[in-house]
Amino acid sequence: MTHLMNRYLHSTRLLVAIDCIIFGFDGEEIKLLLIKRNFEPEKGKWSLMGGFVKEEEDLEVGAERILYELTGLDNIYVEHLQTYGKVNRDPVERTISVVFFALINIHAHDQESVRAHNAQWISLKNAPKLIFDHDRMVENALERLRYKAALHPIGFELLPEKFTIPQLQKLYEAIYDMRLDRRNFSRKILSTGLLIDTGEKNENSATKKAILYRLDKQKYESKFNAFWYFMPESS
Amino acid sequence: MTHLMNRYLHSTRLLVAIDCIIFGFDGEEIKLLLIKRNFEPEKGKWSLMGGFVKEEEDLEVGAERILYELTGLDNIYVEHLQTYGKVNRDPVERTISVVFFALINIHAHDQESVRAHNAQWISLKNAPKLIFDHDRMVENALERLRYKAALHPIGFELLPEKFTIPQLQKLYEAIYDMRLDRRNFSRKILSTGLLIDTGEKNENSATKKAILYRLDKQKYESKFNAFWYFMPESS
DNA sequence: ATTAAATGTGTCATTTCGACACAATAATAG
DNA sequence: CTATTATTGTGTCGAAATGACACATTTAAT
Repeated sequence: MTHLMNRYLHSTRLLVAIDCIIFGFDGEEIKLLLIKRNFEPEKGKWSLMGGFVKEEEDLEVGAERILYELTGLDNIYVEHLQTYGKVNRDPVERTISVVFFALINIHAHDQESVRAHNAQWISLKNAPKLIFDHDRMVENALERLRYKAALHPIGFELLPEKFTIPQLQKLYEAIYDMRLDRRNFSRKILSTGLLIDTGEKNENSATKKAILYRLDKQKYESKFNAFWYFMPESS
Repeated sequence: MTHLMNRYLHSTRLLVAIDCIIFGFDGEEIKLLLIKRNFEPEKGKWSLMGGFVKEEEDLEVGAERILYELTGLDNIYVEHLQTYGKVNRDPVERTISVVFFALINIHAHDQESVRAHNAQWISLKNAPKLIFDHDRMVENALERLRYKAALHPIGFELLPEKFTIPQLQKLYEAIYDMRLDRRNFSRKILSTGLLIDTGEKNENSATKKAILYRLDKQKYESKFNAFWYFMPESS
């Protein structure tokens, strides 16, 4: 008969937190949704939004709970980044932090809830010092975003449903902090076949109104995990 | 005066495990170092090598400890993959698993130690069913390896210090499970300038002996984090 | 010496990429 | 009502990279 165990003995149990990096894009810059803590520990300082894992809750579910609590949004793009576990990262007590990052349309969240949590959108470049190792988390999340956005059509998660090619270009320029050539960018993006011309134009323009596109969800889904840009197509 | 805390109250503490995916390459196939468990739980079944995090031990240090225990190697390539925390992933008791993967030269480990742990190199393609969610961990690690190897010169970690271009090609073919053209591969690899001709040749060949190269460590270090193949070089 | 298998190098047409020119659109100023 | 200015859409061209493929060289085995 098989030996059954009820519990692992002599093993240390640790606090497990979840922290979330929330990226947004205002048309010019990449922004972070940060909270000015009105609670201990580190009250008065800036940090990521976080919380503790509940006893009967999956990690992903915990992340979604925390994101919903702050933004009122669900069904958003969330991806597990990595886990931070240095012994002294939290001076109060040893805590393992499982970190997720989310991409949201900056105009779509619940303003009221954000205010209630003392949260604010702050440009990535001017972000204040954050508590513990949260700065490193943000740094790593940006690296991951850069990877991901280069290989997969992920940037759309940061834009409204309908967007123009110049808007998309500004997004990529913000993500990679580099200027791109208008014409080459347009050619490259259109050649993916992922954009559908809605027939509408951006009426908020003071000059020539740009064409509004939307993402071809079908192609997006089918291409998402199929992008091995780097390996040869054949042979 | 600042409020000081001693401990987080009312928060659940959980078991934290570390599991390691260990990749090797035998010249033909990608292999995994797996253990046939001679201990509970799940005794007799196959799994990744793992252990629990110690009270005063960083996660990375824990991973290195576990890898050293099995292979006798330190200073090897180790990277944090992600963390698995589904409530019921371990039937014994809820356990969060922080997962790392390692790339090692398959001929360089301590045979004795591997035997003592009941471990074996098993081809990725013929790997047995593993316990818990270890199969998914391997799957995700392979995806990550494919990403990484495409963008960074990481494959060398799986080869001996001196290697031939045909050997390197077989490695890439194994990682991506696709055939590559000899001549185009050679051109592409040599154009990176990362390979140094040692002047020696592979004497183990029954036909034309291939040139043995070694990695240019200097260029490797400086290029490692600078590979944005996908974004334009300028403008 | 011949053969067979593997390696090193070269060619060529096609595609992609980066740099740049020009025309079209729309609000605003005179 | 026309000129101006800022922005957008599209095209061109040479250079570089890519994929397909040919040929000569090396080495052990026959």
